[in-house]
Amino acid sequence: MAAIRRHETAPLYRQVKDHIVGRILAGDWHEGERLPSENELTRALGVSRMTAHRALRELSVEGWLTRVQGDGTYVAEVKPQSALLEIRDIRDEIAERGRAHDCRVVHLARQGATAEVARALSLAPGAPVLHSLVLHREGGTPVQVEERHVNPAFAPGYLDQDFTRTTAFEYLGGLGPMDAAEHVIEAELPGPVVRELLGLGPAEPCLLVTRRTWSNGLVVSRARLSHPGSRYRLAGRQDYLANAVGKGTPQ
Amino acid sequence: MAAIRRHETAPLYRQVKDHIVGRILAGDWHEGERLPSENELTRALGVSRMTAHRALRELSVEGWLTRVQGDGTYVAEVKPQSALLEIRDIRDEIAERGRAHDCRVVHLARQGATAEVARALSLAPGAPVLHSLVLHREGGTPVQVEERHVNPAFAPGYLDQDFTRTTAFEYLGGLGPMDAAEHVIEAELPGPVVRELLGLGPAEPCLLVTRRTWSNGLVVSRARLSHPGSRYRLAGRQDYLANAVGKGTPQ
DNA sequence: TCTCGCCACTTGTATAGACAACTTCGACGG
DNA sequence: CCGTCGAAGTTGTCTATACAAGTGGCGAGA
Repeated sequence: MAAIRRHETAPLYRQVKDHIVGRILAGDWHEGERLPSENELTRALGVSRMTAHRALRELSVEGWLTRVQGDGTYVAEVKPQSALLEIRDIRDEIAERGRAHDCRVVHLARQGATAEVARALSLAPGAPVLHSLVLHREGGTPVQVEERHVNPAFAPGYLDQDFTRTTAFEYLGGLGPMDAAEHVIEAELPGPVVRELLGLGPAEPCLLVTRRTWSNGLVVSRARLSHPGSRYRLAGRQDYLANAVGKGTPQ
Repeated sequence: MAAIRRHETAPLYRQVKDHIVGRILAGDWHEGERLPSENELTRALGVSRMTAHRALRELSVEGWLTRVQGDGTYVAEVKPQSALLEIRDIRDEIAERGRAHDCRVVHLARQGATAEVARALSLAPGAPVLHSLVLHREGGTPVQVEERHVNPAFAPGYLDQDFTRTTAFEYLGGLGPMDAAEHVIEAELPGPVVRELLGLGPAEPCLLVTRRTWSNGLVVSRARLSHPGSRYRLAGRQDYLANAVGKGTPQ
């Protein structure tokens, strides 16, 4: 086993974690198999035991490993997981309903991150971010305002795209695999810009889905998707195998 | 600040964590307030800096604290939120946030199914259904109106329960395993009853989650869960791949 | 053969010390 | 007045060391 490359910018314990996960994914270590002990890893990777220990402990918390005091460290059994929210291209959804999709790019520019955007993207306040505001219509009626702040480190060419032809979803997805997503759903009364774009009345509520996506540990973008609340719904159905999902019994 | 009692069986870093959470819950430290630095905690609690650091780091991952390198440690803002499409007992969610839960049964009766309810439960229009309307509060402020139509074929004793002691979730879950759930999420302006129960203004939107659950092919119940949209959020994060876990900061 | 105790090895925790990275703020000089 | 620099303080990481706690196996003795 080669020593961990120390010139990386990432902290050492993170490199150790990536190394171990990499070997599991590569098939070097199989489910249930015993890993080298902390002392062996320490020698093999050229790090201190505390560093190896932190990496192993976090991987254990994250479900990759199972550790037994006095015994050893094992590759955890994969747990059955069910999809919660499926991420889909709005154009595909509309096409599936047999309607015509078109969209209008309202705004597209490089901006300095506000404090809130910076926090969402894990960037420094004022750091440059790429901003887009697009209105999607289905059969002529507005169904979604898509506001997006994109991390330029991930998609430097974002502003050069023609989003009337390629959706941002499609473009970003083509740049690299997304490995995590976070969804927050809120109801709100939209601001004047969104209200005007969606053609809403002054007291008509709006369904706001805020989605952040990660690729390789980097926050790729934060999308704020506003839908007219009374005309749009998010729906999903999950089928449970026995008690596979969650600890609690469904409501 | 008294020194941590070292004779406890629990590990020291855990005692430090408990101590800090305890002080937050006790109101010694408020949301957004700055905590003593690691060095101060080290001196005050009589532990090493690494131990204090581990406690603070884990509390940060768990969402209790926000840490800014070079600046300090702050008590995180808690916004009531429930897991997205994960079915959980609202009482557990509130308890996890360290808040007090109480509820009020507004209505509880047998009714004839309206056309819409009958369709939702796959019953004949006019067939008897069991109806409940419960207001849930978190630390005294209303967070959810739970309206439920229950299939009497599944839970004939539903009306005899004391829902201030046992949640409907708990009771129905104990009757049999749920094997499917459907969620529909909408934003809406609530009707007068819900508005009054939640204490909302006339133009304040509402997050409406409609959930149907099945057991053994039978529709068990339809729940309509109304949350104040501006004060409540549904959130969830999925990890799709290996390296995803880590850098992303939970809100 | 069975049991007990010991030993080697593993993971878990705690500490002290060091340096890196970052923020804030005030002093200084233009 | 403004910008720059640096000092002080904060969190983040890494190391070396030590001991505690738990597991498994081996051997001595009943």
